[in-house]
Amino acid sequence: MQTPKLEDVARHAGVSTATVSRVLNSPLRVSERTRLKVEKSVAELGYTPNFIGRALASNRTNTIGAIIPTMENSIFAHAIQALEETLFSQGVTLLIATSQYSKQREEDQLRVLVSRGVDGIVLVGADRSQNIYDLLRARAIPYVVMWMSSQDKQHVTIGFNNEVAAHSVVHRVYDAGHRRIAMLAGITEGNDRAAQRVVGAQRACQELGLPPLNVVETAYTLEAGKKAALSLLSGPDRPTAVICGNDVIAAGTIAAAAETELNVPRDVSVTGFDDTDLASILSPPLTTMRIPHLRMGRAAGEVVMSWINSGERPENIEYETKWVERGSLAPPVNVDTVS
Amino acid sequence: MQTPKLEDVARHAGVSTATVSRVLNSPLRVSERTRLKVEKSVAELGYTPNFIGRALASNRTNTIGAIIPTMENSIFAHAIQALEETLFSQGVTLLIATSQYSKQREEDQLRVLVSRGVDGIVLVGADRSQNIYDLLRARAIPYVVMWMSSQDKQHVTIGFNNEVAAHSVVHRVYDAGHRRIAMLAGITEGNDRAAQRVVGAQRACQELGLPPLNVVETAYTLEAGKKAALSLLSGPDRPTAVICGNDVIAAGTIAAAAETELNVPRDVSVTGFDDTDLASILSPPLTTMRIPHLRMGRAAGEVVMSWINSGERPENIEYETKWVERGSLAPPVNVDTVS
DNA sequence: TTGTATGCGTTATCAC
DNA sequence: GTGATAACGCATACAA
Repeated sequence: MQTPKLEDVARHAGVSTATVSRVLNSPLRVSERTRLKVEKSVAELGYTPNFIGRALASNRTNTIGAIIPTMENSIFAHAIQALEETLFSQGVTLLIATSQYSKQREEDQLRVLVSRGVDGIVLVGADRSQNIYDLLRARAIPYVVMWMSSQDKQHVTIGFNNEVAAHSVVHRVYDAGHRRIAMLAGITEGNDRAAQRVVGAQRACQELGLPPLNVVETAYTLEAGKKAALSLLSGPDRPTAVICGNDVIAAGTIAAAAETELNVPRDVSVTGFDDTDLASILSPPLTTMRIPHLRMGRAAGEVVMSWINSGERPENIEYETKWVERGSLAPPVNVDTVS
Repeated sequence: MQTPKLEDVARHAGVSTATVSRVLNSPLRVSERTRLKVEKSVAELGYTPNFIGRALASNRTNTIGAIIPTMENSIFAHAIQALEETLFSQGVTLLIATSQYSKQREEDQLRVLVSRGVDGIVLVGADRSQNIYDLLRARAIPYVVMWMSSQDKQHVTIGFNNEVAAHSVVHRVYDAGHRRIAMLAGITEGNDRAAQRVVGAQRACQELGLPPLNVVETAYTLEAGKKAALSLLSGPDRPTAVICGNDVIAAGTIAAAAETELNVPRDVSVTGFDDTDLASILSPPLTTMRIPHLRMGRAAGEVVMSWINSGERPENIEYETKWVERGSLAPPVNVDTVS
């Protein structure tokens, strides 16, 4: 017998398959005596329940699906790790998929997850095709949205206010004395977090009486960030401070500055967003906005599981972000353009 | 009808469920006319095959499982991403699990993967309980081992020679003029890659007539690496060069040097291992040994799939590593201890 | 080429 | 408290 099945255990223990199943799933509904008998057989045969059979019969997979943009950004890798830990401790498996920041790819991945019968889903951001939400609703699959917050109850969100956070960054930079500020944002198409950060930053500029921010969008990669920063720093009217959409772009900007022989923060200040491991390692260490990535990962797991288990739609959770000063932001040397 | 099933499609198209199944799985064995008819019904009903039912009937899950130590090290995150891409293009789903460098945890995770019926498995390194290999063999599950190479045919390995690579690092450092060298290795318990690197480094020292390397083991994290480096750099007989087990430890070492007011590479040289994104961003940029992480990820996917599809055990693959000079390694200022 | 019927491993609804 | 037995959704051997 290659792989013992329920039937083998039942025969070995001299009971029915139903009883074995009960011992495994609701041991309370079986007599002490038979329970021990069955457990002994299970051990002796080295029986392991077959996930597929169980899933088909119970319509439950003990699996949660998650779709993140990419694992190449450590902020997501860490959040996913926290999510996985949380689920693992509840005996639930996490199925991870990546969208590569592509709406189409995300939709494909979601269909895969759904067809695999995941019990719940964790997503990042809310900017996606209505099809997806229709599908989720039709199948009654609980899902939560990380990385953003919202007032309305359209989705269960677990995250922080990107707009407020970016707004705050501009104020910090302004308070440091900067007036000629540029922003290296992530690609906003299909990325509401990036878009909200731009909105928040622009709003702050307006409030502060600054001219509209020069916003350059770039992919969330080191190389792309560096390239964008190079053109920004070598162009006319060089900004005294560059606000970056995340730490990776900020790292690219610092690299670009080094290449252009500009000193950070003396010649140009740089701020990040996320507070990844990178931030403290960069030279100079990065002043950045810390986001609660581990808390989001853990909470997403707890919330989606409680939804599944209780059937009650959970409340939204909003976390604060935290400004972390390190050294890449300093007053500009020549405050020559106070408008 | 919440979720259409095969039967619904069959009824809608006026054929049997067997025919619908054939259209989906072997369209060549069905007439053009009925095929089109069925495909139309599939589209109209928005039918998606139920993975669970399919898996139970076919004993195939189109799923590959992978267990990596952690996703928090970008080298694994990137490799896994490459693996996932490769599998995705073949319509195969990747189930990712992490062991946190724990043998027990890895064994647990493996049982989960097996019970979920994965068609194949991708592992990192070969140092694990024999139980695991027995289980895999008993179930006849193809598996490949990444991140190492081997002459024998005990496992299908896809990787590089850790010992040779570390051996080479020592030679490079020696050639730069260093004689007082220390090594900050990863924890070797349960990690054969880390252990092999130590062996290779020690062998090189012996060959070169150097005293046995002062090897300090540390967890593969920034903080742990920094802490270990601090004690190493502040102790007596400070080494002129520190060889690190990976780039993360090297980053910690550079941070420790900065804290100790030691200049890298003038006061102390530092080398890494992996060549992650980190390497080029550090200050100074890290001289390190590049490993073929993306190629390993891609190859692992291709090899395990070809094994599954063809039934033929594939050959081992060995890649070269590449020495990347950046700036953290330089001749020592005072060659005062040539033994 | 197509249909019928059976089985995949488990859970769950009944009776007993 | 326990045992038959019918699902669960699909693939496939066998018949036609």
